[in-house]
Amino acid sequence: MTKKAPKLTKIEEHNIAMWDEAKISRFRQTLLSWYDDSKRDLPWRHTSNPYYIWVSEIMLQQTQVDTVIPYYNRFVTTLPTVKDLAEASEDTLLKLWEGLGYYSRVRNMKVAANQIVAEHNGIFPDDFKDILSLKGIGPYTAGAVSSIAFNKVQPAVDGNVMRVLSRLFELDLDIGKPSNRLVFEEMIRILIDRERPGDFNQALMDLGATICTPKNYKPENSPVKEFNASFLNETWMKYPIKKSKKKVKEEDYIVLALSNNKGEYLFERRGSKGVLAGMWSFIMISKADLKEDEWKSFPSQTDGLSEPEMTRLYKKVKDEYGLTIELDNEMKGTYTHVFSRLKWYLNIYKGQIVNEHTMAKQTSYIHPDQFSETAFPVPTQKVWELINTITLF
DNA sequence: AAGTCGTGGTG
DNA sequence: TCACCAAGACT
Repeated sequence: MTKKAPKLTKIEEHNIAMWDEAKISRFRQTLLSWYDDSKRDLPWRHTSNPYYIWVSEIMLQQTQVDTVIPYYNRFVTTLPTVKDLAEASEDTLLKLWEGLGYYSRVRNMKVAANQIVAEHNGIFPDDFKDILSLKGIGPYTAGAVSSIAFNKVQPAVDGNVMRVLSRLFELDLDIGKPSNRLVFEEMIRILIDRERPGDFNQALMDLGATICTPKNYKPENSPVKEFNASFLNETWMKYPIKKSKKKVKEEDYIVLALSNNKGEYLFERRGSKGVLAGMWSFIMISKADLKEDEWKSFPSQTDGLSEPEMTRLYKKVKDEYGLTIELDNEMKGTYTHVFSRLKWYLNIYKGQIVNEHTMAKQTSYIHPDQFSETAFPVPTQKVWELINTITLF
């Protein structure tokens, strides 16, 4: 008989010193009583409706609590049920999401709402695998909704939890590496409170957000400092381990705020891929495309346009948009928009549409009176604000 | 697996 | 100013 080698758990693989049952029990009690005393009063903590919990969790992805609160309140008031969400138009949804960023989140929510209507009779599913199969719901959100709304014993490992565990156990694991998330999940499956899994998960996140913070971390203030190996061993400055990110790419654009004789402005719907996919923007022309080949790789950022560049600009607008335009001589101003890994230097011009031929791109004229009915990403809003700024000389 | 996707806040 | 961060998921 050949004996199969016992399969190592990830905790064993990484030589993590997991606590014994008595210590785990004390940790749960200490953490939960701190949570009962000190938890933050948040709108989504006043409900056990899984739909509301779901909305909050999607909004909270990579987004701060203070930013989410007003969006959350408006969203659930406007769309109180899954069915309302499923029946809402994309325009309605994007308007509710306007300025929150990561717009695919709300598009995915609509897909998921349709799944719930089609496959679960409009009732939010309580089975973990069913929840995980919903569009836009990954391992974290499935665990969060399962544990918080349905009291299921499931881990919800986010950035907070990885940071907290890294410090508690002196984990030499890169928390930026996706495959390492499974190690943290395995640890939480052991540590999580069997009676109050949702509160346990939220307690770890509250701890990470308010005390076990990335910066200005003071481990002596932690309610679980006696469990904290990195505090006891004075190695807490090392944790968590995280490799630095890459530099941002920079791009220069000419932005054209073009109006017609009705006072309407021309907008273009961005392509279905890439940054701000499907969102409405003023016409943007890459400045690199206006330069002589040899200068293309040198960003000029906020310089004005030279004569030959201006000539190429007019030709490009005519060729690609079928528009004859007349620009104001002066650049109205500049605006720099910073994304996660991208930086836009926008040179903003105002102009009139003299003649319109064929429109190849997906464009729309919108009157300023109607702006409140359309969802504009922040760069579009900033450009509009800037061209309406009165400049003093 | 590594890139990509927004925005606002902070030291 | 700039780098990093915030309740991640998708490709």
